[in-house]
Amino acid sequence: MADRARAAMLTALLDGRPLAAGELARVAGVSAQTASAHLTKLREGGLITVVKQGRHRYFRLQGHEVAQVIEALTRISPPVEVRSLKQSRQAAALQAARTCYDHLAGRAGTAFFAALIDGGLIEPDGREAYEVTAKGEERLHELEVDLAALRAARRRFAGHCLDWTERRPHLNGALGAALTGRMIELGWFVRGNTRRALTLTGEGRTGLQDVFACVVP
Amino acid sequence: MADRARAAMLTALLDGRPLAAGELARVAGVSAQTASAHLTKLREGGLITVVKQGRHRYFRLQGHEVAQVIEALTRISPPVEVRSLKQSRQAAALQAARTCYDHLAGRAGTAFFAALIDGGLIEPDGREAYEVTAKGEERLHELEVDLAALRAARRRFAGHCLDWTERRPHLNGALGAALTGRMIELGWFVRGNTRRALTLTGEGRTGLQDVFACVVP
DNA sequence: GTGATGCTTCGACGCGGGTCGAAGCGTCGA
DNA sequence: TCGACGCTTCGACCCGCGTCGAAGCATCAC
Repeated sequence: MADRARAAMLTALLDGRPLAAGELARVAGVSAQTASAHLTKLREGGLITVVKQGRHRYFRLQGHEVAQVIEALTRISPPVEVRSLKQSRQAAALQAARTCYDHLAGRAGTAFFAALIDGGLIEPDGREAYEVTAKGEERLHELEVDLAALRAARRRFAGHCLDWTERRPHLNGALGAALTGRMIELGWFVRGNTRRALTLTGEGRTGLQDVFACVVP
Repeated sequence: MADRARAAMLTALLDGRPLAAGELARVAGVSAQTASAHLTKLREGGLITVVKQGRHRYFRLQGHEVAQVIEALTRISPPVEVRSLKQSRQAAALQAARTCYDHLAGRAGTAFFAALIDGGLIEPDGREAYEVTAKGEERLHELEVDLAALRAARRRFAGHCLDWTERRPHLNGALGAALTGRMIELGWFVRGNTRRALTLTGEGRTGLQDVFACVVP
């Protein structure tokens, strides 16, 4: 993971969406051959998996544990110096709302998580995980989130991970991913042109306020 | 962190105790000159700090965030293949009880944490941290743990980190470190000859049972 | 003072690995 | 069937960096 190109690839994969080899070569700024070599190494190291689809090969992170390592590394890495106005805007957008692997993060993510706790919709079970309360069941049913299916999934139901910009936790796990997906479906968030970036829409702001009593700063 | 020698050094520092440059050279299996070069790099990278003491230079991890990265990396690293009976015994000992940076981990660590939660001595505040309950205040006072001093410390009071052998959380932060230190003082645990290893004593077993209703498997 | 110890700096060596050009292989569309 | 496209494999280059010997600089013991 210590190589510049590989680090760029892993960061690009951090939002959970699978990317093709060519795309990864582009974000890493290396040739296709070089990228192929790097991807082989990452795959042998168990950091990424690959699925063939036609003449494309799509790569994604092996699991949330890998994502956690990358987030943890980001936390202790020296901040990227901002060079241009565009970079500055991008950084600000990412700080406001973004995906972390496949769930909501940034200011919106931590605010949403705090609202879920404060509103008594989920509660910690003392074992690093969270459970949905009766009140939460009801509220999420309104949002057409299928909790039974999420619980049946092999994946961890709900946990949190520390947000590297906000230094506060946000929701992850199957529940975090499902809620994030649903909110995007509802048009509460739209994906930005920058990778991982999300933008909170007007409907999203009122929706979060009405349904979750969540005010995003 | 990707270099073998540096990784060995960082792992050796994971129990929080500062080590001298020569000691680190020994655990990494390199010469003093090479170790010096590595330590310079780690220092420039902000991963470790150094304090001079006479003709010795003691190194320690920069903070708990660095320790978290190392633990996270350990979690996704391929398990070290066991070669000898000695290694196997060491691994078993570490799995039973060890220090993680400066607090209790392993089976004993996760059992202790669960007992604190189940006994209502601490409770999560929903923000990734924990507070001591009134009942907990009382119990810890009996153990002569100075909570006021811990709260005054600049360090985070109490949190958890995921145990990489047990896959369950254990207590960290100022409270985790203080409790661990106190239990060692009381002779509940003794430091093993292997780095980071702790051994649960007979008094420790009864003490944990009596004071915390904690049964270590 | 003198010598020993702990650590760093300097210099030189050599290997590992990241890099890309060229070629090969499978897939898709016409 | 043919060419375009996406990706991998092979081969060669070469820079970077981990390594240690030798020397230098502190500190400690006597």
